[in-house]
Amino acid sequence: MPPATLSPTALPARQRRKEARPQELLEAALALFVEKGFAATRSEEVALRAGVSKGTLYLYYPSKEELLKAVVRQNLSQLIAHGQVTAQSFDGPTPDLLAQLMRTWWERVGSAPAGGIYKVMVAESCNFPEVARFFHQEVVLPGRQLIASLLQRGMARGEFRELPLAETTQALVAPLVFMALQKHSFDACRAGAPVGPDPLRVLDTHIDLMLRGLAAVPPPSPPRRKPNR
Amino acid sequence: MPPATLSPTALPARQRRKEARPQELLEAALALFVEKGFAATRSEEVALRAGVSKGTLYLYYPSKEELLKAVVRQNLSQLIAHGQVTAQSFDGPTPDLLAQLMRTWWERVGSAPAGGIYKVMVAESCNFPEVARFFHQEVVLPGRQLIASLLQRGMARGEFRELPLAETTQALVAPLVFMALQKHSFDACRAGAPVGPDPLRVLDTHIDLMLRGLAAVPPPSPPRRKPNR
Amino acid sequence: MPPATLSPTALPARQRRKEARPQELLEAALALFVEKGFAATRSEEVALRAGVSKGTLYLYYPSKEELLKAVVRQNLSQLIAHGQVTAQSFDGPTPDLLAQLMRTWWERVGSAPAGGIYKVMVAESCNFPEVARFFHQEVVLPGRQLIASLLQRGMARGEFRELPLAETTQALVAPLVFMALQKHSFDACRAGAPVGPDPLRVLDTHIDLMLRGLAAVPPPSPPRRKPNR
Amino acid sequence: MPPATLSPTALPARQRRKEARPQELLEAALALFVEKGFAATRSEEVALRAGVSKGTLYLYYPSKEELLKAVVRQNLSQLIAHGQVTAQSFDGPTPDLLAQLMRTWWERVGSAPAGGIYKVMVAESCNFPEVARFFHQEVVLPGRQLIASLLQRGMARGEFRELPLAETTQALVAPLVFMALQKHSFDACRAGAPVGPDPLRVLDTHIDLMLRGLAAVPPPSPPRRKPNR
DNA sequence: TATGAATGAGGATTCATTCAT
DNA sequence: GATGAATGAATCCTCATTCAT
Repeated sequence: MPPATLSPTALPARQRRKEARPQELLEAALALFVEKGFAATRSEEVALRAGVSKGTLYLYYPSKEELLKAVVRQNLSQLIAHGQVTAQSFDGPTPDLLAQLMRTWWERVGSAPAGGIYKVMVAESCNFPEVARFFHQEVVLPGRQLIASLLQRGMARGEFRELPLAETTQALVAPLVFMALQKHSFDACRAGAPVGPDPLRVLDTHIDLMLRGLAAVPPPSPPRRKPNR
Repeated sequence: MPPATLSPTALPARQRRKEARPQELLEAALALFVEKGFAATRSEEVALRAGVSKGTLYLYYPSKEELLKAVVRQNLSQLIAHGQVTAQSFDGPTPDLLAQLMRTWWERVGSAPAGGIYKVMVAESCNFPEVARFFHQEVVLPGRQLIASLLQRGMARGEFRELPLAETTQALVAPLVFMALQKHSFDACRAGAPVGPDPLRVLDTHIDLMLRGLAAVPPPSPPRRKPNR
Repeated sequence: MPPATLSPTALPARQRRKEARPQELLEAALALFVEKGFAATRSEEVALRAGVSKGTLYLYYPSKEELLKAVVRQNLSQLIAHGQVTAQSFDGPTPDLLAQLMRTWWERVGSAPAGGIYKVMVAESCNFPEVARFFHQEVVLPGRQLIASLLQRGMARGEFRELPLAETTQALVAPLVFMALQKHSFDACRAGAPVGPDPLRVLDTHIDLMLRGLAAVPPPSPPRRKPNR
Repeated sequence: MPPATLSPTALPARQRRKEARPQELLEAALALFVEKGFAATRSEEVALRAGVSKGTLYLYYPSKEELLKAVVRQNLSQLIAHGQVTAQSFDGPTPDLLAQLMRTWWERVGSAPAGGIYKVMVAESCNFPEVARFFHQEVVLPGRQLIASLLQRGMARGEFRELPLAETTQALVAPLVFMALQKHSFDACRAGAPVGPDPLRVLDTHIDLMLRGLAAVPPPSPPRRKPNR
C-alpha cells in the first residue's frame, strides 16, 4: 500500500515504486543500522521498514554486507560534498569560514541520520575492513583534507598561527564527530532523557575555544580583513 | 577458603587458577569485545582466549551481558579514582594539571585496551540499555565532573576565562575520546598501517589549542560569535 | 492470502503446506511428547517428524513451551465439546448414559494419542505451571463438571443413591485416566508385551462395579458373615 | 554442619555421617525427582539438598540414572511390604480387610513421598525401560497380586460376587494410584490452592462404591463407613 | 573420602539466505 | 519482479560427569 502521493513523474505508481525501491531500502537500512547497529539489525526488518518483503531486499542487494556498503556509499556524497562547495565559494575571513562550515556540517550531516554512519563504521570497521577502508578513503581523508586546506588558508592569510597541519585538523574535527557519535548512541537510546549539554551550544563553545587557540600569536586587534597580502 | 591474601604463588595451582580466572576472563573479553564488537564475539572465543572452556566462563559470569558489565566495571574503578586522586594532590597551575591529566588518561586508558570500551559502548549502548546506563553513571558523568571541577578551579584562580561549564567540558574531552575510538576502530583493523597523525602529537596540539582558548589573559578581539552565556 | 476455504487440493502445493503445517506439527509434537516426555523431546525431533526443518517449527510456534500449550489446546476443544453434546442429547437412563460416555471417552481420548497428554501433564505440571493451570481449567474442571452433572441427573431421577458429588466424580473418573496413563507409560514402552488386562474389559468391569455401587435400588439385609460357605 | 542430634549409635558424628550418606542422598533425590521430575532435577541439587557436594554424590551413585534406580529400589519395600503383612494377619471379613488395606496404603505410601515415585515412573518409564520393568516387576505386579488375592478370599467366602480377577483388581487400584499421582503433580505445584476434593473423602467414597459393587449379589446394607455426606 | 573447578556434548533459538510459486 | 515459506549454520547457555587436590 504505497501512499500514492503526488506524482513527481507521470509514471504509474507501480513503476515509480520499482525505481524508488533502492532508495527506500537504503533509507530504511540507514535508519536501522544506526539505531540498532549493523549486527543487531535483521534483514527482514529493513525490508519491512521499506515496505517490501524479505525476498525483495535480496533482489536489490545480494547480502546484508553489500547493503551496508551501499548505505555507506550513498551517504558519502552528503558527508563530503557539502563542505567542499561551501569552502570554494567563500571569500571572507577564514575563522568565519571554518565556523560556518562546522555549523553546516553539524546541521546537515552530524545531527542528521547520515551522521549515524560514523557510529556504524566505528562499530563494524574491524569486521568489515573493506567497507572501513572505503569509508576512510572516501569520507575521512577528504574531510581532513578540507579542514587542512582551510587551516592553510588561514595561516597563509596570517589569521592563524603556524600549527602542525594534520594534528590540528584532528583536534578540530574530533568534537564534531564525537557529538555525532554520542547523539546516535547514548542519546538515541534513552528517548526523552538528554544526557548532556545541547550540541549546538557545545559547538559554539568549541568554535570559540578553537578560534582563540588558532589565532595568530599576539592576538591581534580585530583585523577583519587584512589590507596587505 | 584459602587466605586470599599473602603470597599467591604459595597456593596450590587449582586455587591460584580460581582466583586468577575472573581477571583472565575479563582481559580476554575486553580484548575481543574491542576487537570484534560485543555481538560478534562468541562467548566460547572469550573462554578459549582465557585458556578455559566454554563452560568455565559461565562459572564466573552468568551471561555474556553480565560479562560485558564486569568488563566495564573493572576497567573503570581505577580510572575514575586515579584522576580524582591526581587532581586533588596537585598544587600547581591548573593548565598544567589539565594537561597532565589528559596525557595520563591517554596513556593509561585511551591508548590502552580499556580505551576500547568506549567503542563497544558506542556500538552497543542501544542494544544493552542497562549496560549503557551503568557506563554513563560510572564513567561518563564522573569523568565530566572531574574536568568540570578543573575548569572551575582554573576560573576561580583567574587562570581561565569564564566559560559555560558543561559545554566546555564536552569540547575538551571530545578529542580524547575520539582518538580512543579511532585507535580501536579504524586504526586497529589494518594492522601496520597507521591511518592518521600520531595521537601523542594530536594530544599536544589539542592541549596547546585548548589552553590558549581557555586562557584568561589577553582577551582582546571579539570572536565572531559569542559562546552562549 | 488465498481463500482458506474451498477445495484445499486446488491450492498450490506451497500454500497447502502452509495450512497443513500447524496440524502436522501438533501431531508430531503430541506423539513425541507422549512417547518421550516433554523435556526429553528435542524440538528438532518434532520438526523432523513433521517433515520440516528445525527452523520451520519456530515459524509456527515461538517456543517449545508454546508448542506444548498448542498441543494441549488442540486436543481439547473436541473432547469437552463432544461429551457435553452427547450428554445433552441423551434421553435414556442415566446409567446407560454414563456407561456410553465412558466408553466413548476411552475410545476417542484415553486410548488415542490425545490420552497421552495426561501423562505429559502429570510429568510436567510442576515445571510449567502456566500450562498446568491451563490444562486444569480447560480439561480437568470441565470434565469433572460433566460427570458431576450426570450424577446429579441420576440422583434426580432416582436412579442413583445420594452420594457426595465431588468425591464420587473423582472415584468414577480415576480408573479411566489411570488406564490412559498406564497405556501411554508402561504399556507404551515395551512394544508388543501388554502388561495388564485388556483395558476394554477393565472398563466393562469398572462400569459394572460402579453402576452397582451407585445404584439406588435394593439395599436389603446385611449379611455380615455368611454362615454357610 | 550436620545437626549433631542425639546419637543413635555411639559412633562419632563423622562416621555416622558417612554411613547415613546413601540414605540422605536417596531421600533428597526422591524429594526432588518427585517435585521437579527426573529430567528437570540437576544432580547438584540432589547433592546440595543432602548436604554434600556434587562430587560426593558420584562417589555413591555412578550416574543420575543409577541414582533413580536406587531411589525406586529403596522405596519399593515400603510400597509393597505393608500390604502383605496386614493381609496375612487379618482374620475378619474381607470387605473390612480391603478397606483397611486401602486406607493404610494411602496413609503410608500414596500420600507420602514414596507415592511420588509413581509419578516419576509414569513420566520416565519410556526413557528408562529397565527401571520401568524393574518397577513393574517389583511393585505393580505384587500389588495387583495382593489385591487379587483379597478378591479371591472374598469370593471364596461368599462376600464378593464372581468377577474377573485382573480387571476388577485394576478398577479397584486405579483411584488410589490416581490420587497419588494427582497429589504429586497438580496439587504439588500450586502450593496452597487445593485443586480437588479431599483425598481421604474420595477414598471413603471409593471404598463405599466399590464394596457395594463387589458385594455378593443382593447388595448388603450399612457399609462399614458412611461416605461423607 | 570429599570437594568443587573444569569440561564439552547437547539442546533451544535466531536469522541470513534461498527458491518455488 | 515480488513473495514469504523453508532451511540449517551459528550461537548462547546448561548440566552430567570427571578429576586434581
